[in-house]
Amino acid sequence: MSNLSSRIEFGENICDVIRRELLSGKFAFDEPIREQKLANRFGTSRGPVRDALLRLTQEGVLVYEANKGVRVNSPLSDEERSVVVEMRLHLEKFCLEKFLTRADASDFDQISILLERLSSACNRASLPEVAECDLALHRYWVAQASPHLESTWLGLSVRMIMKYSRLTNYDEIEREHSNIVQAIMERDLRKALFFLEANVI
Amino acid sequence: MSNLSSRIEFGENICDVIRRELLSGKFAFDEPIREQKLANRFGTSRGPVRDALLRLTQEGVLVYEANKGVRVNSPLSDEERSVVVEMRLHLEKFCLEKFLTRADASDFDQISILLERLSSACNRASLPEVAECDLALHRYWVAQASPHLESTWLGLSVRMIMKYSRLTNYDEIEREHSNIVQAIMERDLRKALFFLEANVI
DNA sequence: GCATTGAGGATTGTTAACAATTTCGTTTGA
DNA sequence: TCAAACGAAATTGTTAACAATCCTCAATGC
Repeated sequence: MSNLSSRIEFGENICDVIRRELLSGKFAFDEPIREQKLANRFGTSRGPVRDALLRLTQEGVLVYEANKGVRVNSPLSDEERSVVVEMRLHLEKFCLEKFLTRADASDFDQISILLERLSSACNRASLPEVAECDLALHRYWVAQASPHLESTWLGLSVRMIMKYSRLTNYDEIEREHSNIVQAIMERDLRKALFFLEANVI
Repeated sequence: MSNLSSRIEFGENICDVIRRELLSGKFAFDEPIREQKLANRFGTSRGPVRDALLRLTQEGVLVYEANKGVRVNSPLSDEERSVVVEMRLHLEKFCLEKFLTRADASDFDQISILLERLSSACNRASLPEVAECDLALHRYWVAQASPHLESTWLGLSVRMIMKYSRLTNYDEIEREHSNIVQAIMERDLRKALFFLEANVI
């Protein structure tokens, strides 16, 4: 499920690794990112690296400048961020409702696994992993409900997380997601949307 | 102003040309798109063409499948489309408000030119040009108000237009945009938002 | 007759080399 | 001393060739 695009099939590793590192604050804002360096690191040529960087540029994580390459994008203003949050919420609530009515046992298995992975990352207090597992869980219902809008959702979510990483209170994160998942399993739409709103901020 | 990304600097031509043709319905849904063919047509190698195709994939116009290349994406469902419309409106209203308070004389010149171009396209009843000029006008205030969110906006708008091209009643399009621009010039936010809502549907 | 196999051609995926541009330190000149 | 010009190194942009994969269609076996 949820193949975004082929280039991504093989670019997925590179793209996801870089994204995770960006989200976990490994690079400073405006820091330039060199293609050859990454190519060496991933053991490929510059081509696939360029693909990944172009993709991340489209997501808004990086910024391209002609003949100068990419650098880490500057953070959103508070106003911009709140617009992004509202757009993401609007989209994700739509997806969650759709998912909740259609989800079957195997979907419940999947989100249980993803929730478990998130809990584990929280216990290890590993910021990059928490960020990734958080996104992966939300992404599951978005992808199931509307593959068409998955990449739109991803772009919004990544950009949203970049600014404040509120991802420090691991217990709270774990609890919030546990609540959402539980509401889904009970097929309680009202509760699910309520907990989602509390989480996406 | 408004450089989205470098790859786009030189990919811009290819990317924009293909997008316009997609929006004007030159290709059928699910129709595969061949890299070599486009490379020959644009007089480049496959590299830049792949860049453009990847970009359009991220916009949601095309879909990649591993080792099979891209094809035209299937249209959004009515529900999905209405979610996209609401997201775009939310974003564009934010930008329009910001733009309206900051715009100076040169901005007014610019949107006048863009409006004039749109009118001209409407008079010639040229669907591809109308679609492009329509987007270009809206894009101007979005880019001025929030370069960060320009690519998000573009993705939503393109995907929105793809489904119904309501772009047949050229007089109406011309009038709607004339109203918006006039309201902007008068710095009448309420009116501007009203006409925008009437237009983005 | 019909499914399976396999060869070939077409297409995408990847690479390394080359071209163009930028960057940065040094020299040059006033 | 300072600014402009120059050039070498670093980096991105582009290309063509090669590798891997997929698709078509005819041959094969049942």
